[in-house]
Amino acid sequence: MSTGVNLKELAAELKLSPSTVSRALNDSYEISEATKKKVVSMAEKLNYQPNPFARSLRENKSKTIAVVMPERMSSFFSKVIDGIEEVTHQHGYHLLIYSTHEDVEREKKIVNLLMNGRADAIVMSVSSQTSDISHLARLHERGFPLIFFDRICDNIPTTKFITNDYESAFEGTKHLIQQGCKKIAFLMLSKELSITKERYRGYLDALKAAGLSPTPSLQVTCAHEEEKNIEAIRTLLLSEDRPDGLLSSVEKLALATYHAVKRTDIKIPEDLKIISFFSNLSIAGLLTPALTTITQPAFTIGEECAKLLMKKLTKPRQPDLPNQVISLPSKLTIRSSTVVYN
Amino acid sequence: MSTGVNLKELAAELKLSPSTVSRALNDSYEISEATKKKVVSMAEKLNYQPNPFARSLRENKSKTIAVVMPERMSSFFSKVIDGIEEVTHQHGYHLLIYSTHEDVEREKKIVNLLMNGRADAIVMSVSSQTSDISHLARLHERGFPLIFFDRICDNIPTTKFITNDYESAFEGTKHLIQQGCKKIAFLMLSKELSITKERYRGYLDALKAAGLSPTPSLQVTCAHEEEKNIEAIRTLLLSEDRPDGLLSSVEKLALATYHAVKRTDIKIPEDLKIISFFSNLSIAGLLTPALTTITQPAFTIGEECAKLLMKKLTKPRQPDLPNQVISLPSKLTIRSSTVVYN
DNA sequence: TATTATTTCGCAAACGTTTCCGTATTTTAA
DNA sequence: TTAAAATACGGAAACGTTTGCGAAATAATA
Repeated sequence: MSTGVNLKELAAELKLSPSTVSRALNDSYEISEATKKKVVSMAEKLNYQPNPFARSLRENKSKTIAVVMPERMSSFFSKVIDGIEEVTHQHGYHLLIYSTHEDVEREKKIVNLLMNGRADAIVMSVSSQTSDISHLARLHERGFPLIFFDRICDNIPTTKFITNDYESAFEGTKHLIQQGCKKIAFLMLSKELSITKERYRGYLDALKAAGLSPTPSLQVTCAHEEEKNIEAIRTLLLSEDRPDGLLSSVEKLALATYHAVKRTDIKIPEDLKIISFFSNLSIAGLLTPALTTITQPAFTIGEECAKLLMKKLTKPRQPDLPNQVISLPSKLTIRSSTVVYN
Repeated sequence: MSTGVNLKELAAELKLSPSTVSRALNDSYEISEATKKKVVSMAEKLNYQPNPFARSLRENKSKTIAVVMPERMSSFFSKVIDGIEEVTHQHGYHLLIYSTHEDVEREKKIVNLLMNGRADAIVMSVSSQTSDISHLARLHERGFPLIFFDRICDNIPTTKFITNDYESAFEGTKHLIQQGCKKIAFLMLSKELSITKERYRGYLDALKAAGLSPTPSLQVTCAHEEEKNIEAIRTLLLSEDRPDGLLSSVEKLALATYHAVKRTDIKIPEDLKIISFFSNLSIAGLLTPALTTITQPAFTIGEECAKLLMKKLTKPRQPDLPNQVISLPSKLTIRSSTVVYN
């Protein structure tokens, strides 16, 4: 790999010192317009590309931000990253992306690797296994810019972007009740997760508001393997106390539910009404019947995360990331999975 | 951001020189076991993390590889990256990920940014707009390790990983013909793309082998916006010369086709049989009717790309990446969208 | 015992930037 | 006309590693 010309060679070609050339390229006021022109044109001619590591070493910043998320095969996370990239790209920042595969050990390993300054900031969504947050707390205590989205860590005082999980789950459950459901199941990934806590709370409160009492057997915690989830849901659907409505707190459990239903003779929405947090709108409309969804503004969440970080990282003296939870509203879209047409 | 201890401070704490400490941590033979122990334990105690930029600057490598792909919201690309990450992670490599959004200008910009050595290698799948490949050729001529997958550049002499596109399309088309289709449509993204060329060739040859002649109006090139694609496909389906079978060369056009069908009273598979290159198996089974798919070994493709790169980058004196096309077989899975049960 | 090898470590250069200084030249003010 | 100030640039240090080279100290050989 021939690394092209460096600053010294460029300077020699111009019969100038490296410092002058550096300043000229960085548009310093100390350099005359005449030499700036000459330097810039010669730099273009020789296709000079500054070495990013020399620069990072000197300036102690990498123009890189790291994104840590639990899984890649998810329209929600894909859209969030698209949103992040949209704004970081405009600022010339690069994106290091890591998937923890819902494995907290892997998450710890990644976070520890990131402590050496390879990235200027981390934006993350924790794994469903994450209960011990010491690795994240340490990072934050060191002053490392860290922000959360969706699956947040409440105990770490920094900025978090979420959706109105409680309200959305409340409204979704209320919608099921209005459609006549009496026994509503709740599907979740892990009770540790901030999003399941909030969504669960919304679910319970909606039940209570309607005078319905929650049934423990209808609240099922799922695992990572799809096939296991499908079978677990299937046994739920065929159980003594089978539900007539179902709220899934994440996208992939809604898909698992559709798979489970296919293995029974249950009819949606007649026998079972389904609603889910779901980001892949195109797919939602193609399911049979079309799925009623609570859609998070994934792209916007990514954008907002990145905007905040860019402000923090590119402006001279910025305060720490404020300890606040910013909630962007989700949108309930009613489709055929929850309404029976006569 | 307090950057922790550096080598010099660690050495001072140990009353050793930085060079000795560096060698001890890198397990050099010149250092006694006794001091190695001491150094390592002190390094752990002080949580020493080597500065990656200093190291990169000195060693002229970044332990980072860049992945450039056309879109993120795609189960195929997500799985490829999962495969890449799986092996690079084991070697301590990091992943910079870029989406071109099918925009060749953006692709050029990204590639040019990458020329400065920020990554040790690039693995990419070109955008559907890419016809001028000078930016990629320049990169390769400089000796920069570059490999392609799926959407490859034939003219650039390096290693490319693909699936048996021709054979798969041939088999898929043949399957449609066997199911009684006479007028088979072909959906593609761009005629420039290596994958559409190969798949189109397989499609044509299968037609020819069955004595069917291709109809130009049945071969539609789609764009980037989903809604436009849906309408284009819908007019195709309602046209004078409407198809009775359809082969989609990419996943998202199959989904668009299902959307288009929903806007007509066409019945799948009775009126129209559909088959598609498709990576999201879970979804394929949930579509109504379930979609017959040609599934590429996405994860394996990613793994193979990364294995080759790791070999090239971690072993001392490796030859250039050989100019060859490595083909991994796709798998045809027949589902309800192509067979009529009586 | 004298010489040579071997082991173990330190000094200093190098990677390619940016920036703190210093300085020569020109311009402005007194 | 002279002193002060502004302009334009160069020298060298610094960022934190790795590594070539030299040099003690110890061990092995003659």
